Amino acid sequence: MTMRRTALKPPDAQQASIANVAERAGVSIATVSRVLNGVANKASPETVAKVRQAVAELDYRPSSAGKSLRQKQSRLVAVLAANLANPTMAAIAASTEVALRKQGLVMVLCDTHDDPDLQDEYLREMRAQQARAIVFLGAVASPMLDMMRGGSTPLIFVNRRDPGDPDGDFVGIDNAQAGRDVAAHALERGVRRPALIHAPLASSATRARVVAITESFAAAGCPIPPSLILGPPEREHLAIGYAAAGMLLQNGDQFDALICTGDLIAFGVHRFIEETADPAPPPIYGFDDNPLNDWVAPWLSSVLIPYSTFGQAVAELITGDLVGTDRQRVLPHRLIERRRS
Amino acid sequence: MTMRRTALKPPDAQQASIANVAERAGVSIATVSRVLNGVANKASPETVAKVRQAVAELDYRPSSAGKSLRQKQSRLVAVLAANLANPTMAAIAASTEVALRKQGLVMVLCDTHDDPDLQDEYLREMRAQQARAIVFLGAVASPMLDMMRGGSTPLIFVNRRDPGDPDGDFVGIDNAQAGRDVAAHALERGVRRPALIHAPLASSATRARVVAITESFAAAGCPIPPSLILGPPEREHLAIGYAAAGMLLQNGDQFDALICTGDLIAFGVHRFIEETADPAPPPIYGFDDNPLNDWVAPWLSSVLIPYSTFGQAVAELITGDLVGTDRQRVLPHRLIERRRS
DNA sequence: GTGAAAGCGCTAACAT
DNA sequence: ATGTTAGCGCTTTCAC
Repeated sequence: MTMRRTALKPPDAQQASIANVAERAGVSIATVSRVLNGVANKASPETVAKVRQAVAELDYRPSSAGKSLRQKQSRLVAVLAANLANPTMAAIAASTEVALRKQGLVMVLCDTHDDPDLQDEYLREMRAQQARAIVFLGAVASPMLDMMRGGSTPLIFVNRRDPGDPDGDFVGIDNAQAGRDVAAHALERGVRRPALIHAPLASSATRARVVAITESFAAAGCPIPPSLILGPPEREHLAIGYAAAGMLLQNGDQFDALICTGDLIAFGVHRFIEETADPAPPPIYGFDDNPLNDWVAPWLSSVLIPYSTFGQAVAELITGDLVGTDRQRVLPHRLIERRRS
Repeated sequence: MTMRRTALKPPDAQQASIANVAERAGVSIATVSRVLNGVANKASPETVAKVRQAVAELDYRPSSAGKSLRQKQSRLVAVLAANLANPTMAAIAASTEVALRKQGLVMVLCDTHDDPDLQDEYLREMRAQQARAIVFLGAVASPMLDMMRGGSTPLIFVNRRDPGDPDGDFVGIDNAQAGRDVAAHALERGVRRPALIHAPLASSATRARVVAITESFAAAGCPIPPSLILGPPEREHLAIGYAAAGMLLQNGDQFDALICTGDLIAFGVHRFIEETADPAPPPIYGFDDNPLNDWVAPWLSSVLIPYSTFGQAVAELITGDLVGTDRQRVLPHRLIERRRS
C-alpha cells in the first residue's frame, strides 16, 4: 500500500466552470468570458486582474464542449494519414502536432489505410466533431471528400494533392523537379540504363517522380526500356522493392542504377541484393531520406524532404497566417548522396 | 477551371441536428435520442424505422459537443507519447488508434518529448476536453499526473509504468524476463563478457532490462565489469549507441557481445563498428524488434515486442471489457535471433 | 465597463 | 411508448 494523493485538492475536484470563476472574482460570467477572450478595451484593469487571479486559483480552463457547442467549431484538427506504419507519415504527423499545439489546436490522428470508405467514415466523424480543419497525409478519392470540398472546413493536402482538385491547399515538394534532380545526378555519373521501381501510381507524388525521371532519361538520349520500369502490385513498399529486385535479377536484364520512388522500396531492393551477395551492386536512389538512412542505409542516395517543416506550413495554412500568399506551399528538397565506402 | 462540386446537397449544408431528425421523423427529440442510444424496450418498431430513415436521409450524426457538454465526458482518448519520432511509439499509437476506433473512440496524439511541463500542459488540455481516458506511452513524473491519479479519468501506462504507482494500469511486456532471456541466449552461445549499452534509467522498462541482464550474468559466474556498462548522456538512442561504441572501441576493452536496451541503440552501435571496418563484429542484441530489422538489420537479434497488439489491450482497459481481470496486461515477448550470413 | 439572458445540441428526469 | 423540459458551459447580443 503506497501512500496516494497528497491531496492539495479533494480527490476528484469538480472541474471549475466559468460561473465559479465569475463568482470568485465577484463579476458576471460575461465579463469573465470577455477578459479571457481578450475582447478589446472592454474591461477595466482591476477587473482583469481579479479575473486572472480567480482563474489561476481555480486552475480554470474553458470547457471545450461548451465552447464548441456555442461557436459551432472545435479546436480539433484531424490528420488523416494513409499509413501510420510508414515512418515518413509519422514524422509529418509529429511535426504537425507541434505546430498545431503552438496555435492552441489539438491534433486528432487517424489511419485511413488508403481506404476510401474508412476515409469517409473519419470525415463524417470529424464533421460531427466540428473539426477546425482536415489534413490529408495521402488523400484518396472518396464521396465525402467531394462533398466537403468547397465547404467551410479547410482541407489541406500534404505530399499527395487533392485527387479531385490539383489546385487545392497543398504542402509538399516539387516532385517533378526532384525526379529531374535524381536523373541529372545519375546521368552525370555515367548512368545510362537505370531500373525504375515505383509505388502505385494513385499518388500524384509518385506519378510526378516517375514521369520526370523517364522523361529526363529519354531527353538525354537513353530512354528507360519498359522492362526496367517496375511497379509490383504489393501493398507494402518494402515488399514492392524486394519483389522488383527479384524480377530484375531473375530476368538477367542489365542495368547500371536502381532508382526507387521511396526509401522503403530501396530497403527492399537492397535486402534482395544483399541476400544474393552481389559483389558490386549499382548505385541506389530513393526519395524521402528516412532519418535512419545515415545509420542503416549508408549506401542509399536519397532526396531529402523537409518533413519536419511540413507541420509549420500546415499550421500556417490553417490559421491563415499567410494572408494573400498562394496556398501551394512547395518546400525545398535536396539530394543527399551516399555511396558504399 | 475544373468543375467543382456536383452538388447533391447545397454547398455547405448546415449539419443536421437532432431537432431536424425529430421533425422529419415526426417524433420528439427525446424519442430520437432514445432510439439512437438504444435505450431498451422504449420504442415501437415503426418509430424506430421512421427515425432511422430520417437519420439516413439527413446523414445525421450526433454533435459531439452537445453530447460531451451534457454527459461531462467526451469520446476523446489522449495518447501522450514521449517521442513520436521513435517508430516504436508510432507503431503503438497506430495500433491504439485502430482499437479505439472500433469502440467509437477518437484518439488524440500528443508528443510530450519526455518533458514534465509539456506533459502537464497536455493533461490540463485533456481535462478541459473531458477526455475519456489518458494513455501514456512513456510517462514521466509530473505534478498534474499526481493530481489526476485517483481521479475519475482512467490513466493507462504503456511500456513504462506509472512513475508514482507501480500498480497502476499497465500494458507491456515482462522486461525482467526479457532481459533474462537475452542473457540466457547469449550465455548458451558462449558469451562470457558482454558489453551492455543502455538508455537513460528513468524508464522502468530500461531499468528492469539492465538489472535482469547484469544479474543473470553475475549468477552465471561472469559478472559484467562496470567498464562495460555504458549509458551515455545523449538524448537520441541512435547517438547513445554510436557514442558508446566509440568509447568501447577506444578503450580497447575486450567484449564478446553487445547488448543494447533498444534497437535504435544497436543501430548506432553497428554504424560505428561498420565505419571502423571490424571484420568480425560480435553478436548484437536489441529490444523492440523494429519492423525494419529484417530489411536493414539482418545482423540484429532482438526481443520482439507485440506492439501491434498493445492497442487492443489498451482499449480493453479503457472500455472495461475485461471485468474482474487484473489491470496489469503483461503481453508475451519472443527473442528473434539473427546473425550475419 | 458590466450584467442579464438567450440559445447552441444533447440527455435524462419527469409527466402523460 | 412518447413528449416536455431543465440544464450542461460557453459566447454574444442587448440593456444599462
